[in-house]
Amino acid sequence: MPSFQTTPGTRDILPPDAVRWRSFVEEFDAIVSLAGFQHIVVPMFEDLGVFQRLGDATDVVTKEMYDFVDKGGRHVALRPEQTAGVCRSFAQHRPLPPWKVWYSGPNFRYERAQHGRYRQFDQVGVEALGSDDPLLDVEVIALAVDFFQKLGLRNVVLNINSLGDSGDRARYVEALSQYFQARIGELSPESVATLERNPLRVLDSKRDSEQAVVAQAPFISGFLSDEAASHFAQVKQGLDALGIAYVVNERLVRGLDYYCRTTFEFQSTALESAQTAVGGGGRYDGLVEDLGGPATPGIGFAIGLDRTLLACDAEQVFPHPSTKADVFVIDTTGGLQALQLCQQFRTAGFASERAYGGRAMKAQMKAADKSGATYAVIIGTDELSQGVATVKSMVDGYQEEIPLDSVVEHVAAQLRKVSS
RNA sequence: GUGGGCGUAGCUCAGUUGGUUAGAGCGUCGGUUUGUGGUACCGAAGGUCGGGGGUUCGAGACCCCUCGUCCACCCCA
Repeated sequence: MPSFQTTPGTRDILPPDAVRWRSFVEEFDAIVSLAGFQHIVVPMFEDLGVFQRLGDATDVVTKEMYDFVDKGGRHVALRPEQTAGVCRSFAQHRPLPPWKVWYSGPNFRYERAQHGRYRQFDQVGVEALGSDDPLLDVEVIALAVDFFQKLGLRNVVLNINSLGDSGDRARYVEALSQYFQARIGELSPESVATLERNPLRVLDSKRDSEQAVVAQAPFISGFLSDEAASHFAQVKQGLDALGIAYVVNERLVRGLDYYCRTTFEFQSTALESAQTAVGGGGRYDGLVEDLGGPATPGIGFAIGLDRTLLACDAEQVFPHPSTKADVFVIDTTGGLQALQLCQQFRTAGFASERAYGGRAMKAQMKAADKSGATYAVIIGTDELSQGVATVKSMVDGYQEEIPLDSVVEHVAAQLRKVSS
């Protein structure tokens, strides 16, 4: 018999982790819904061209895309992120701006797996299309800040920067290119190659030997147009008004080419691995137009589930939700009593569990203990013949006999008393 | 894609310079007399030592290949 395991870079999210994943998304939903963002579901794969608009100098597009030709001859790709899909959706359906949506779900990038980095990875995120108001940038950033706070994270640092408008950016890239060319001897072969493709990315280098050259490189702030500079100033002003702490990091360029003006990234200082970015985003004012829609400004962010949960683990916050049973039914008469009682408890809205396979009383008690149930309801041959059930508190061990036909009501009343 | 570490029971790991029937802890299941959990004690199940080739009288240990995994670069969430 062949045996199988998950393909590289993918993994099973088992209980109780999957339970925690779901409540993570629920928390996110709760926060962004209050700000008027509505849920959207876009396809997990799209025409390859949709994602190519992310930029031909981005690795996400050029080397990490899961693309294939389907049976109908269409060249499609699994989404590497969801912003492009949302913008395509906007261009296709032309909703009334401002259009504020949120999403969650898996994305796919073909790269070597690492701590906090997988080929299939989940994100939650928002996109707001149709307004270039800098205070919208602030509102969007504030949502992410609120979310991290809600999770209980304290060691998340907000980095912000402005990449300017396309003209500013082009002039800056030119200046950067000239600078690095002049000091090309100090760059690693890898960075020289990166310089060819996208000079901005050289700023991202983590190689120690290059830190000096990178540190002395020209700054973007010197190239911003008056409009872009003013926009950035208003964003900072808005953040200040909300009391949100941030660090202006002019080396923050981010990997997707479509970003302009405001860009930001959340770094967890609690994580020690290489992947410390738990979330990030920015403006992409030209993207909708690139996808065939009307010229529409947009801003959004994405937060990585895995990394953020790793940060939660590191800070010991956002614990796994409880999955305890309320009541455990022990039946040594064959199982029919447990079958019926569990059903009745569930109908009444209480989590009820039981053992299967006619196991010994002691084994069933152990199972009851492990289930975390507050009460055990025991039905043996004695109880059955007398028409009663033994109700035992798993907390203090106290037990009493209750008529079988009122046992659900009795235990339900006790449980309500405990929870109130 | 490049480089490095690691692959032994469900999990975490031992396994001495290659030498008989591969071990422990945890977990699981059962038991410690009559129908009662958390503790303790006893016992059991569970592994073709990632896979394939090679060296050897003999390989879990050594060599090669391969797959997987982890970490770093890269990239990004």
